[in-house]
Amino acid sequence: MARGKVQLKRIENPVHRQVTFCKRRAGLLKKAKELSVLCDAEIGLVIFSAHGKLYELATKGTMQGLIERYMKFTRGAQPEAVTETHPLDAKEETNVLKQEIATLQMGIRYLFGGGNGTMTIDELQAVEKNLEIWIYHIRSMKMNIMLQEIQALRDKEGTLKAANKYLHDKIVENATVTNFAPFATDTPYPLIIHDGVFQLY
Amino acid sequence: MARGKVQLKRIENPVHRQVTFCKRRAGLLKKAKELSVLCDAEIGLVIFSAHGKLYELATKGTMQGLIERYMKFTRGAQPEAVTETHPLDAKEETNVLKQEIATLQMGIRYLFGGGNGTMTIDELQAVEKNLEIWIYHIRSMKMNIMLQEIQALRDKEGTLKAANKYLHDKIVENATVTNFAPFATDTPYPLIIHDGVFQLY
DNA sequence: AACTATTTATAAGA
DNA sequence: TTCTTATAAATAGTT
Repeated sequence: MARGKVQLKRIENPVHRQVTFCKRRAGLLKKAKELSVLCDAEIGLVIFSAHGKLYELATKGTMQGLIERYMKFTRGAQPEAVTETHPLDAKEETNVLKQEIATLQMGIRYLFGGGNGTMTIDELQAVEKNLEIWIYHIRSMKMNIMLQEIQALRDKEGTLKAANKYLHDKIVENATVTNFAPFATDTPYPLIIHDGVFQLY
Repeated sequence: MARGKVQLKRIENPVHRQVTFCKRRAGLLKKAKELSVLCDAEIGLVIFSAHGKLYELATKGTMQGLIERYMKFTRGAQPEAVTETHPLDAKEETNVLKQEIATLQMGIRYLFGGGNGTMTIDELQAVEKNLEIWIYHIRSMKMNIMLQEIQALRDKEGTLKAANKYLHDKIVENATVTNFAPFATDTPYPLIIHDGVFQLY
């Protein structure tokens, strides 16, 4: 838009393309923010660069919330199942890690940063947002590990309950034959706990 | 941007606001398309007007596909995962967490957006620090609750193991007296699991 | 919706 | 990247 009209086609020169991407991305994000403020609109903007890096903007709340609002508008039920049943493949995992590393580096640059006063308010805002995301990711990783442990313990509990029931049945069976009282009254363990060892289901 | 600078605040006059929304929305969509074509980027843009009308743009494929791609990038931290695998008290906790995050984001927006450029770097640093501490506390609360649950499940596991041992001993005792084989060979449950049901400690 | 006077955005160069 | 600057585009206010 300056010093030459722009052709509406892919810029073949990679350097020019990268520079233009940088500039126009900034411009687009700025315009989106302005529209949101001036006209009281809720705007979500997602940009994946050709190399797969993500840039995003969500005015008024989170991108999650916006996506949910969008989903409600377009349909009632949605193919959540598709994304949920597909585990992350190695490539995506790598991208996620790269993103986190980039975020980390940005945070470090800020903390030890070369420049009091060299960072603009916008840059600080970006760092602020990235910090939030970073902490969020760390927490998520820990939570996932803990959720896995909880699930494993629940599985184990189920197996133990089943084993208990089996043993209990055996005792009752033997007791019927031998006419022995299978249980002492001073049972050292609480055979009924919480939702009940023998009250299955 | 013509015949008068624009103030970065909501346009109060509804007519002006509507006209500006129309014009700028068209401009934003055009810019987004251009960026996508020129720089080979995948872009999604969602605009909800103040009155709730939806305008959208998805370059390269559908909005659905873009949302899924976005999800994969940001996944790992879905609160939904918590509620799905752990529908009990975690749901309540997740709501609390969401509320606190929302409050946090509101505070950030106020601090950065409300004080237009009047904040110093030092003030921003203070905000940054406070944010970190706040998020840390929220994470800690969540983790503590999960740790409690893990401990509770471990306790339950221990009790079940002890109960199993007691039942097992009873069967052996009865078998000795009656000379009946206490266990069938086609035991339906794995009586030795993982670290062993009867191999206590 | 059109029409401009201006402001903004940005392509090219450094 | 970042800055500068000439110019193309976008658009605020008006008709």
